[in-house]
Amino acid sequence: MNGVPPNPARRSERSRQAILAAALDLCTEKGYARTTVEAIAARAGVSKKTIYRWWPSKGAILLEAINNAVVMTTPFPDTGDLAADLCTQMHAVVKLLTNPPLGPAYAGILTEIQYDDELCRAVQEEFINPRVEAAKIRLRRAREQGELPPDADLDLAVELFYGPLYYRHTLRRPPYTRERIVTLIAHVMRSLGAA
Amino acid sequence: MNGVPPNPARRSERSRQAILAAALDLCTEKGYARTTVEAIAARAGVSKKTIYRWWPSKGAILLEAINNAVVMTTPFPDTGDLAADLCTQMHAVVKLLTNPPLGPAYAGILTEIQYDDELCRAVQEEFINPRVEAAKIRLRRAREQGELPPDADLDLAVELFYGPLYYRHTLRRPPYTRERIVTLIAHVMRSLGAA
Amino acid sequence: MNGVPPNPARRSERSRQAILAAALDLCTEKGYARTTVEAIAARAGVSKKTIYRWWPSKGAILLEAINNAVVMTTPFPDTGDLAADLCTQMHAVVKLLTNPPLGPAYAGILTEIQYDDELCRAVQEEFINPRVEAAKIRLRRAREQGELPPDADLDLAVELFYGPLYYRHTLRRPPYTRERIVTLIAHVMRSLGAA
Amino acid sequence: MNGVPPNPARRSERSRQAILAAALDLCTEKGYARTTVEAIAARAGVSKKTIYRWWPSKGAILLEAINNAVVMTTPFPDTGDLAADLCTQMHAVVKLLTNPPLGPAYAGILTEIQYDDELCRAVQEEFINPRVEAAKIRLRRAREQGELPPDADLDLAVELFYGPLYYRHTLRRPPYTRERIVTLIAHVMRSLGAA
DNA sequence: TTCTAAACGAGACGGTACGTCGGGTCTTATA
DNA sequence: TATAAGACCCGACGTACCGTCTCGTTTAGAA
Repeated sequence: MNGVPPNPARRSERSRQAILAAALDLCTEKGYARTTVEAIAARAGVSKKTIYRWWPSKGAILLEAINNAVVMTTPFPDTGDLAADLCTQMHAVVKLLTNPPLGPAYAGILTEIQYDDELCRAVQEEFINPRVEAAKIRLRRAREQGELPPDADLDLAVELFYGPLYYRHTLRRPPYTRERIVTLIAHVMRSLGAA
Repeated sequence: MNGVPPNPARRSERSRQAILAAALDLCTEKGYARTTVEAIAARAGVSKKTIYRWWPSKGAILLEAINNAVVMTTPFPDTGDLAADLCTQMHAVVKLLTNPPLGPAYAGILTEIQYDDELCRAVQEEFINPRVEAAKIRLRRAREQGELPPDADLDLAVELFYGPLYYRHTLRRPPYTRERIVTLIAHVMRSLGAA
Repeated sequence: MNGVPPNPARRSERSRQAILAAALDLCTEKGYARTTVEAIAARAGVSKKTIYRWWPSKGAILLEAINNAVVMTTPFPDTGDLAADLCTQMHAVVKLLTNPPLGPAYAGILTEIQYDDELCRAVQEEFINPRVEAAKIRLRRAREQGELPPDADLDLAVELFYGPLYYRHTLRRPPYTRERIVTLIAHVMRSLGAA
Repeated sequence: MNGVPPNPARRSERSRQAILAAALDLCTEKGYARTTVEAIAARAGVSKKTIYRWWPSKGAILLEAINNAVVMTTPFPDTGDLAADLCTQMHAVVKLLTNPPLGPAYAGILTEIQYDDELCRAVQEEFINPRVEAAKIRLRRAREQGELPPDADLDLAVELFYGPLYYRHTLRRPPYTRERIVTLIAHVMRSLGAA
């Protein structure tokens, strides 16, 4: 029914890059909702068939574009100062949610996963889970080094740190400033029982 | 250009109710994304023109439908026990984000406001701001009554309480259980310097 | 399954005329095969949906365009001289098969009916049969008036008169000239036993 | 621009036969219009490139398939009885236009030549002209032997014999029966002045 | 008999058009 | 004059084939 899957070995890297770039560009110019597969194909000088051959949806293209662009820029900093490292990382998340060219794309994907289960799974596996894991590893190290008490609830910690950032994004409140992030971190560390 | 605004006095309440009900029904059945104005009109036995006369978009219909359904069911409980009241309220939010018939509609609106500034403004004014205010009023009372220290940062408190709930929703992680909410509340109160 | 049929009373005559004209124009400019529904819609300033609402196929549009253009220009001449009347009529058929703007359209329809049974039925009923009938009526009158013998086979006569015209068209041989038509008519009348 | 022409000596006869067979099969199964080069290649287990290397179009494949299948089965019978020979031959034409596996292919080619001049030329040269010539040769012999008068117009004769057959085909009227062919022949011979 | 240039299968590619869907506007008839 | 009904223009959808173009892999003629 579903046709033979295409052979990745013969894939045109040139087309792939053109598509990812066009998708990000259009997303920045017109916003996620007004970015269409049709326009991506036209901008990339590519046939729609080529897009649908390799990606199931607009969201999947942009997820790959983001992963392609981020390429794990510093998995999670570790300078020995947990609060400082968290601030660095959380500020990066705010920028990811906010700044072009990735902001509109990532924000769009976050809306799409509410409707597209396949994309949701992909986003979890390829984007969210690795970053959550990296954060927990950093927190675990802080716990081992005494920056956090031995019984600190790391899962909750992650949600207390990042929750407010996504809260503001989802409800379209003004994004966290660096100062406010510092305050947030101080509170959460206190909540975890840090000295 | 824009025609004369319609006369609300002559509006058909019968049509209005049918439209709101049809919108919620379809949103529950097919999800927000697959709910179309076309289908709402057909289901409600109403012409598309009638819908566009009174609402600018699908999101606006569903916002009104939600506001119509909630009608401020308990603005914010106040039993004198802040933690218990927060748990009640936060659990209600989890249910709002999760359970039919309002869950799909509210979740859909949260995605729509990323693209629709007019809807965003309406949601802020009619839905979010009053609830945030109510929460802050409750917290302020708790501060006055000594459940929270006099210098507790109430804005941050709200975001620490509700942030994790929206974090889980936006990233489509499993919703908070009541037990987990209790833990969350305890941590946040500690972070605010509660006894 | 098939949706409600549209209401002809509310049909836009303006759109209908624009579509028929655009279809004939394009057929003349690019030929039947390169005339697309897409291009007809664009040329007519009309949405594709409007076309598909009223016609099932490109061929159906052009059939209507032809019927609209011909509007029975002289059903069949009757001057009292059968040979002369046949020559007039047969020459008109040659021109219909040959000359713009109707030639390309009619020729295209003749190919389409080989594959499209619904169109075939429509062409028979709305175009071919009435003309064959008119021819037979004229021949019958000639028989009554003694220009043809009483036992002349009129069905065969029609096919002997018109067959060679369609033979040349189908095999793309040069179209019949008026002189050749005269010769043809003389032979066929002799074959029928005319004086 | 056009690349080097391929070397026929190295051509795969196996592929050629598979392609011709697949083309005829598909034409019989789905009809000419729904027969695609894509499907022929797949059915024949052959790459599209191989097809386009040796044929310019679907019609050219089927023309070759037909010529391959007919291989001049009896150029034109000559039993000494013109009417009988014509009946044999004309009945063969009716079958060619009608019966699988060649009928759909030939009928399809007759539509294609309306749009494809190169194919048209090929069909004339390789198929139509030789058969018309053969018919005229047979008629000329009949004229010499007194079955037809010395001044019989042989070109017209061919068109009177075959025209009605193509007329019925092109307009999709029921094909000529053998009895009707006999009547037709008698009339045409009378029109030519035969005894 | 080995070498090597071709023809080959497979199928990805840029395109064009398909027929369908829904958006938001506009018209007509009804109440 | 607000409605129900729905036709309209528009833009995008995802699919089907087109004809061109690499890819490795046979394979058959010349060395």
